[in-house]
Amino acid sequence: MNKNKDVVGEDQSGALMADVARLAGVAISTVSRALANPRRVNEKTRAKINAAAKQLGYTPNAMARGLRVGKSNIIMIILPGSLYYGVSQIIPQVLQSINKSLIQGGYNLMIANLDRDEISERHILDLAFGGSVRGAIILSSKLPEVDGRSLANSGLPIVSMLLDMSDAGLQSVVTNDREAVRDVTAELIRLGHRRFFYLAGPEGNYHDVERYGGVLEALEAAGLSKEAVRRSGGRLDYQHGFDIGVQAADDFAGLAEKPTAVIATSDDMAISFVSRIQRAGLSIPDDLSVVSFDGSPVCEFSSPPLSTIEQPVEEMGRAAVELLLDALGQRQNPDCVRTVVRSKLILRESIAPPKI
Amino acid sequence: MNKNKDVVGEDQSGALMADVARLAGVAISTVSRALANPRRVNEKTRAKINAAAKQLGYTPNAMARGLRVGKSNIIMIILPGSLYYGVSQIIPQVLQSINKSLIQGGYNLMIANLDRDEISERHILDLAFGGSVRGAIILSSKLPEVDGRSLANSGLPIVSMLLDMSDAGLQSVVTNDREAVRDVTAELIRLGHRRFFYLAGPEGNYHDVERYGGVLEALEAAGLSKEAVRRSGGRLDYQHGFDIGVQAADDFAGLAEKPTAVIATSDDMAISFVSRIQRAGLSIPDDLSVVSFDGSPVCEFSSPPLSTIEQPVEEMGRAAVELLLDALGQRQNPDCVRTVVRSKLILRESIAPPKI
DNA sequence: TGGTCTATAGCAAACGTTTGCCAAAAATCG
DNA sequence: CGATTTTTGGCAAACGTTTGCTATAGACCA
Repeated sequence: MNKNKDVVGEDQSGALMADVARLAGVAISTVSRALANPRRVNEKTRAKINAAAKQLGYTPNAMARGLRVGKSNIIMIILPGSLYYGVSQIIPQVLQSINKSLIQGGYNLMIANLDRDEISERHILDLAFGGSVRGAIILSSKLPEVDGRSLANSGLPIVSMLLDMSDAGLQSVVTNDREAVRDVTAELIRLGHRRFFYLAGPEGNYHDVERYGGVLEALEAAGLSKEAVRRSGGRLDYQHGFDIGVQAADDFAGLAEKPTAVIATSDDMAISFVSRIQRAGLSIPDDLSVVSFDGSPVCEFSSPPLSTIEQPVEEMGRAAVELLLDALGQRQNPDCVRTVVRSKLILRESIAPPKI
Repeated sequence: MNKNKDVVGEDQSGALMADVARLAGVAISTVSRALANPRRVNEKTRAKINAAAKQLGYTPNAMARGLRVGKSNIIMIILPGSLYYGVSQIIPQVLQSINKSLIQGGYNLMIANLDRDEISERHILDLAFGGSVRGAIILSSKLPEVDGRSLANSGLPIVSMLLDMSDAGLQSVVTNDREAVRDVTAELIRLGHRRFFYLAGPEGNYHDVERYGGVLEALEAAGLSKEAVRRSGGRLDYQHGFDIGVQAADDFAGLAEKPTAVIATSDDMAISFVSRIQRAGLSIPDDLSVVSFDGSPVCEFSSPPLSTIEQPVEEMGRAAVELLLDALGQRQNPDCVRTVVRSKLILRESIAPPKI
């Protein structure tokens, strides 16, 4: 029946499609079709082939297939090397959510870190131009570009997540940063707050622009002056979110007229800020209300529990993958280049009306 | 000079090695050698080839190479699907550290989530047996195994990280959990504590065994009875670290004779535990000392700042990659299957002598 | 100067798939 | 029952590299 040399311990990554074909008594091409396109081959033969494949523990070689069809099944996610303020908290969730969606579509997820050096840029470009990856999800605002090669014209479908890069023509999945911050600021105003302290991430960053914009909009809507809000942070060199909060606490101490409400653009900075402020003898929310951005689980267990705007990362991940898969399926839809997933304000005890 | 059809907008992922060869006026094989093994080809020719390659923006096709040499340059990291207690905090660092080391060695990092369902197991096995990956770093205690195929005999080099799986014959990179917990427990004893509360992760888990063992060793060394420590947690179904802490606080409330020191096996559970305990009116460290495990940055900003045993994740990541790369380089060294990287106790205000 | 050796470059055969094309067999139809 | 269509399976040519082997051309030695 099987005229193999000596079919016994056929383990190890050994079984080839040819082996399956031989065992099933058919041609290689038939095996290929049976596996990929079941309806192209007789049910009887297919059964034989499947049995043979199973018996041999056959697993198709992905690289051979990839080479032949000219496409890989790997998607790369480009993470900012220095995980900027808020993002580090939510990376595991993002990864998990994206990976799960991708696998369902038959894709795999590869990690690429985009540092500020040329090496990492070159590396990413090699991945893109070397046919290793089929598409990319990018969480950074910078598109790698070296020696004339640019990710932008690599021909790869790219979806941006968290940051709006629709200006660059990239499909973008973001949350409604501006609106969310505007709403929470409005709520603070409603509670009676009139002087605000805004903790910025890297200045000019999309998130900074949007979120600060949200604050200003709320102030304007309430007939308050722009002067009602003071900024802290905004350094251009990346730093840990916690460091930003610490420094902001110092800045706060130096203010003549103390704000009564703080809007932080990440949970990290809010947490370290609160810690330092409390150490300085102030009380939250009695002396100062605090709200932040991200929705890290840890906020629930701060003292006091922190109000935060929750980024729907899992949903955003799913959406990003869906867009990417659509793009891969040739259904180019250049119409909607920006998908907004609504965030959710979680109100906790860190917010109260100002004293007096 | 260049007798190409019309060499102008030669962008897109188009340039092949054949193109480079034609432009440089040499054979394909020469190009290949010039790029991979520079000393095998004349300096003059090499210069021409490099110039041509650059001009065309040539990037070698990774799948073709992989197919030919029978090896991929992708390493997969297997993450436990339900990120168990402590781990979620440190994943981004782990990933970053591992990825950086891998890239230096010319490898890429692919993510694989190992959930508790067969699908994810099968998926990982396909990756392994399909030649897609060259090696694996595993952060889970379970080796995928389905239909007779098992990761263990996939022929892939595997390194375990965080968990000691040297029993299974896997190179393992761990921290000195037992010793670290023993030391900190001894320190608590020295401060005068006699009744302890231990917050467990999944019972029987390597970390649980080691860390709880550390507590017991310290008790014994001090001539105290095993009864001096009460356990909480240890449920087998995975749950968020924060949930464990919340539940532990309930358990604590039910204890007749209150412990004076808490040893938590992750920062997450310590944080939520402390939060609940404080809400119940107890004060840290006056009523209760707390120390935990992981070394998350957020601990510094808890109130009070939490003492924690810092896992040297970056170092462990580097070590794991190094071991893996060694294994790939055929230098099989089955001697030392367990690498211990020392953790670091960070003492903060959450620890004090017991009140009276 | 003839012979031997070494450096350099080319030819062509892999690697394990997929797939266009064709042949045989089976099914359908007039 | 012959002619036409449909199903089914096989052959062989790709896909873009790497690499063993071979051929050429200098270099070196006697």
